[in-house]
Amino acid sequence: MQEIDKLPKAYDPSSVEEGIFKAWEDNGYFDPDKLPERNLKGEPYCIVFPPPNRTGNMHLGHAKTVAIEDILIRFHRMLGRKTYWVPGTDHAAISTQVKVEQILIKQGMKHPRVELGREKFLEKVREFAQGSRDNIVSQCKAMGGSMDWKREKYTLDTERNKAVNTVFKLMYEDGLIERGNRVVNWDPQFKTTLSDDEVLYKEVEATFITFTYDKDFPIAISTTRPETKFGDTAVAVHPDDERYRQYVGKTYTANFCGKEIKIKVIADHEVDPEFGTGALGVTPAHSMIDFEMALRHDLPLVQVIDQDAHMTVEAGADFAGLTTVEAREKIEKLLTENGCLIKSEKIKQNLPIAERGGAPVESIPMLQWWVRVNKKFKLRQNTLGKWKKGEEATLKELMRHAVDSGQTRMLPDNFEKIYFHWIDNLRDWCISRQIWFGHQVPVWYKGEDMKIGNDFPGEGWERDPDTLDTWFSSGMWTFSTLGWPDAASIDAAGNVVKSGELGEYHPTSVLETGRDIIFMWVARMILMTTYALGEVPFKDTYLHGLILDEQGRKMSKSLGNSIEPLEMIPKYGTDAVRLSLVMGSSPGMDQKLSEEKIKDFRNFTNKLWNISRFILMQIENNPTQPPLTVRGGEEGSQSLTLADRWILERLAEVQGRVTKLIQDYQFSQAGELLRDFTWSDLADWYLEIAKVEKGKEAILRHVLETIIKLWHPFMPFVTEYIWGLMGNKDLIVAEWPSAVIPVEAGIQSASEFETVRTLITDVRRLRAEQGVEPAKFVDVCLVGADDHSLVRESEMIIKQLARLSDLKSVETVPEGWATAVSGTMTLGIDVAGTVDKEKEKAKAEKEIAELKPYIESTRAKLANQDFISKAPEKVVQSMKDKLAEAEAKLKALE
RNA sequence: GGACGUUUAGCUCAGUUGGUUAGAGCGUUCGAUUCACAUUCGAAAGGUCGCAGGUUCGAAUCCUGCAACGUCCACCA
Repeated sequence: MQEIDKLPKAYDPSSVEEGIFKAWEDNGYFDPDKLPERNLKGEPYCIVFPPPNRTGNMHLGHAKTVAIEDILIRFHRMLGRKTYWVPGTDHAAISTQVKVEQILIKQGMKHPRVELGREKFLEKVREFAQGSRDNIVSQCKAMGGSMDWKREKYTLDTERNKAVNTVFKLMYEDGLIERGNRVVNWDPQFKTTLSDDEVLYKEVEATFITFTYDKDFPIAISTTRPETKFGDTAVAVHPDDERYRQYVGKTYTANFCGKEIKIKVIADHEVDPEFGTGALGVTPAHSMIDFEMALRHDLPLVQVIDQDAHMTVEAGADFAGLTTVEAREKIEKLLTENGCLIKSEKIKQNLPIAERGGAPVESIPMLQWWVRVNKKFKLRQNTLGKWKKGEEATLKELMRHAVDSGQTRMLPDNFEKIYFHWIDNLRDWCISRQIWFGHQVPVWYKGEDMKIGNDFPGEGWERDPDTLDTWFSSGMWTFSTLGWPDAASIDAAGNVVKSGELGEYHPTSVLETGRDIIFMWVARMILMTTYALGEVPFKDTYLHGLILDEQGRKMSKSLGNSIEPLEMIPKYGTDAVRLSLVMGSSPGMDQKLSEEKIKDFRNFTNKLWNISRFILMQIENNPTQPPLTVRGGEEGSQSLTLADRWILERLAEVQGRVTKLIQDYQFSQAGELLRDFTWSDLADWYLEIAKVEKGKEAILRHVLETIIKLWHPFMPFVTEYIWGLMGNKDLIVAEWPSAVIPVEAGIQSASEFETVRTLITDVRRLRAEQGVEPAKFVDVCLVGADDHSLVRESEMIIKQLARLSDLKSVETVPEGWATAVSGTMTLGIDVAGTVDKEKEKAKAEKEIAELKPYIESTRAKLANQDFISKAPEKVVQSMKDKLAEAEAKLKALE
């Protein structure tokens, strides 16, 4: 043991954290296969770490993920389970590529991709991604994350590529992946398609015009985007709309701003007759809705906007080459001149923009790869306990059943509704992207021929230049990291046979991530996993909220309101940062965070440090104390005072409840409970008593060891450090305290101690408020005090009381007094002589005024037969007790 | 337009299947201070639990309606 006196008065995290982390790592405790024997035999517990994007640094969201998952991992490790926390990073395709492009442009390049070419450009991206990866790893370590980076995975490494190509091929063979010419979300800035989830909407003011294509066209339509109208091939009206019934089925040729267009009038239920003129110009090439309508009515596609957001030749010679905005202005002018413009108004419109970059997203038709979510396919294996091999289902049905059946549980559970709602609205998923950084589509073309696979098939074959949506690969994360596809096969009965890590850890125990990526990632993982393995990827889904600044805004670089975890750690210590991210937040709820809050938890860390320092000093001063093997009341046992019993009972209660709360993912409540016990019960009460009642070293040690264990998942560094100072080793793999108190039967109810606490509080208050010096104690006794040991204890407590309240004289009970006066007595103090009568009276009157209505209403209630007959016994009894208490108090006051 | 949340002390938030005088931390005010810790200790003040109904012996908690705020989805052409 170190020399306790020489330990600093304030805990200094920066001097110890690195060394502690290194020791854990060197001892292999992050590696599931190097854990102690009891863990190796324990039930596997697995979490895949949501791989941070390789786009720079970790932010608070990641830090929160690390904090929460590390609590879970450390907790289960201490429980004796075989814990595997799978670490990794995400290539984040478009985000990373865009980031690198921006950097290169800043460095002076005009068109980095054109100037460098695919391979050289990718080289730059990889270099950047590697740097980001190194940052992320060291930041996860700084946060105390106990994952084994030797087992690191990457969404873009060889093994993950194999998984991606395998799923792609299987899905293609099952008809779930197809290449099709459909309307896509097109980002003209980065020249790539986007999935529906990568499109955001911004409210802008737009000009909404009502017009006819030309003078002779019989139906007026409305739009905010007249430039797309060159691509109109139909006008749609509601089938029941009397106004237009006569036109339905007819085809017109119109001259729209100098370009001849053919318009068929169709009837479709999708049209809202109340909106605008009740007639809709159908532009199949530049609207998802119109595209679907065109499929139903077999309408032709005319593309008038190209991939640079310029007008094509289809828009006529006068318009070809103009930007959409230029074309729009020109058309408005022409329509006005021609007298075709009927109305022009300003409306609020939701403009689709790209999640990255923010450029307006165009809808244009393109030949792309799609995952079909509504297509029935033949299952390759028994799935989710519902479908047998060979039966048919859709991906949507699989996704729904995974959660519906409870095989994956969502926390908080209202996210299940959100999830189902999303599934119901889900459309086919466009998975190909025109960017370079990512998994290249594993398809080769030679004329009309096509081959699926990663390897070059030979002379004349050319590979699809596109890459896959980053979520296509991250959707496989739970099983691609555990050895799939090699570790799985399907037996004759249609069951999936898993081996190796896949067999041991899949389905994983819990997925913990930010609630903002439930669709992007959580849902995609369920899709991929139920398809590929016929089982769910994880049993529980815990979604945490976003971290906001003090004013409730999202933290962002541009607002300059973000708190960097890496700046906070050296300032306040990792433990404080972790606590601030976990405490005061409940599942799924957003959380406001300020530096002030982190500071408060630094103070608590220091409190725990000083509690430990004090206890260590006690132990050091009296090292020969026997260990705590107390059997209350037994021969030769160490006698327990009331305070001892009280603290041990509280401790037992706390450890039981904390365990339950962590199991229920109620981390904040677990932490609050522990903090309350540590600060109020232990530091403010028990340690004060221990200063006068000597010989408590065994109990102090036991209590400290227990709370250090309970705190370890939350604050791993300070606890491990204290653990070491106590002469122990490797708290990280210590056994989680069981809820059984080491002191067996014989502990009588410690509620007497509560009486003593109340008394001490009263004395303090009297002194503080009125300057009263209680003259002496009289009538000392404890409820049911009919044995000598309790009398002795009460004497100890009185001494403590005297010390705490600086009493001038103390009269202790004479030996045998309590037993002589049998029965129930009260513990009280005599303050006669020094009381300020007026103040005392006013106070008493106030209290009486509060008590009286309570007593009255309670009496009335207890007199009510209806209440008595229907309320549970327990409630009635507790009311009676409280009433009696209040009545006694009232009597005393009067 | 649809869905999902939130509304509790000055601020940030707990409140576990409805249980009887509603809790914590911070802040405020007052007081303490050699004795583990000023990154400390004690005490006080502060709430008709968003509003209106309903169910119940009993409601912050369940139901209905309303309001404010927030998030997500759809995209109105």
